[in-house]
Amino acid sequence: MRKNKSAALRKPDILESYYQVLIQEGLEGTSISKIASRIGIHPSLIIHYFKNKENMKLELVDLLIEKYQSPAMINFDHIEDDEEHFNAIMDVLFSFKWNRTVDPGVHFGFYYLSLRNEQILARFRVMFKWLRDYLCEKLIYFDEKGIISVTDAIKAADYIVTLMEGLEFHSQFLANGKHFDDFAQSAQKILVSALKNGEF
Amino acid sequence: MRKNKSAALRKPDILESYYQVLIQEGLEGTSISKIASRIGIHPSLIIHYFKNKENMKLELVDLLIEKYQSPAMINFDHIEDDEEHFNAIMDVLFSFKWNRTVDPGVHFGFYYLSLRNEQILARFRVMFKWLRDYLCEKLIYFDEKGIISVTDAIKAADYIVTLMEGLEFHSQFLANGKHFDDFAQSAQKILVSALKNGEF
DNA sequence: TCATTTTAATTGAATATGCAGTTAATAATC
DNA sequence: GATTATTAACTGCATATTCAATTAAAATGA
Repeated sequence: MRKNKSAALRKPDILESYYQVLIQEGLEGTSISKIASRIGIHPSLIIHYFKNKENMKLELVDLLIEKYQSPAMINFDHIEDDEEHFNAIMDVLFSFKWNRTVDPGVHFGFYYLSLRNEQILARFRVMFKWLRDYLCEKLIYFDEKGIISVTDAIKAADYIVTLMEGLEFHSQFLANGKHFDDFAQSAQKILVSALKNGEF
Repeated sequence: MRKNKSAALRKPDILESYYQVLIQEGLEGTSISKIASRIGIHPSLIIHYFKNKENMKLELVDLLIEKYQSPAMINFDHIEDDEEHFNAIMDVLFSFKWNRTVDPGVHFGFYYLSLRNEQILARFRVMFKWLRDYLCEKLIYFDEKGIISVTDAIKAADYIVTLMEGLEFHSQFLANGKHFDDFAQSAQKILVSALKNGEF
């Protein structure tokens, strides 16, 4: 007997399947029929829910960005000691536990698509602005508490994001095993000392 | 009357057409028949020369990497004064005149493909290693001349590449006009002072 | 509670298009 | 005359999407 799920259940199923197929097959190898067959439904059902592939793509981007912005990952407000609080944030930024809440290949693929798709670009712009602003706010706080010394918090926050994304790159193309972890840690140290020494 | 070109002329024509179609249509919109019709040849001729699309892709990657490594862009050995020489290199690294010898979209697209294609990945690894090693050699030279102060030249070179790639990212997602140029310049300054202050 | 109506989920079959690649024939070139 | 360049015709397959039909679930009314 056929089980009819409600849209509220079926749509997330489809997006999850889309995500998994993207991980396995990449942008070019992902089709509606593969997404459908993976969860045992008819391809038409996907069109029924999302109208077309483009809409589905955008909804997946939204979902992944939400995942990326999960507060659980980045919120350390429970740490009372300011120095510890600051270090915890820096550690998570450079640990890549956080970056890898979303599969790097899929993440990267959508970055690429944003070059050709205004709507995807707009979403990523918002996401990066969110991250930058979050960091900015924290930097101002830690500056007031005397943990660091920054005058241009926006610039400092931009720099952190830049370095993080650069490291993601680095890990793809220059990394060989342990070398990368060491390097990421060095980059973090250099950044922290720049923040403390009033370079920004 | 039909003009027969030699392989030595036709193959570069095809690769150039491939590149142009990639710029206009992106990875997903690029097909052999589009590449062919753009230069008025039959699609089968492309198969004749490259055997399949995969080979053509690899040959284009090789070509673009060669372009990227063009010595004209990065060689400033004619500048006699060491300080000027050093500054010239730093300026070109952060000016993006050099990075944009290849269309950013195409460059980025192949970066993405490298995540799913070992052969493309291998090529980019070599390219980045080349850049890193080039910078490393220069840093050692400038260290000896007393222009900068580095003990771990490899780490410093890695850091420069990381920052450059991060900036490329930044320009996509966080930049708004003039802000980016200012920011890139700041990043350069912070880097240079780190090199001079013996942070590496 | 039971039957009926309405709505939503799901499928099947079909369409048109585009794709990479094959094979065989023709034209130019050396 | 042999090699190479080039095309023509074609294959088989995958693609996104449409449309109409079918089935299940929910809402309604008695």
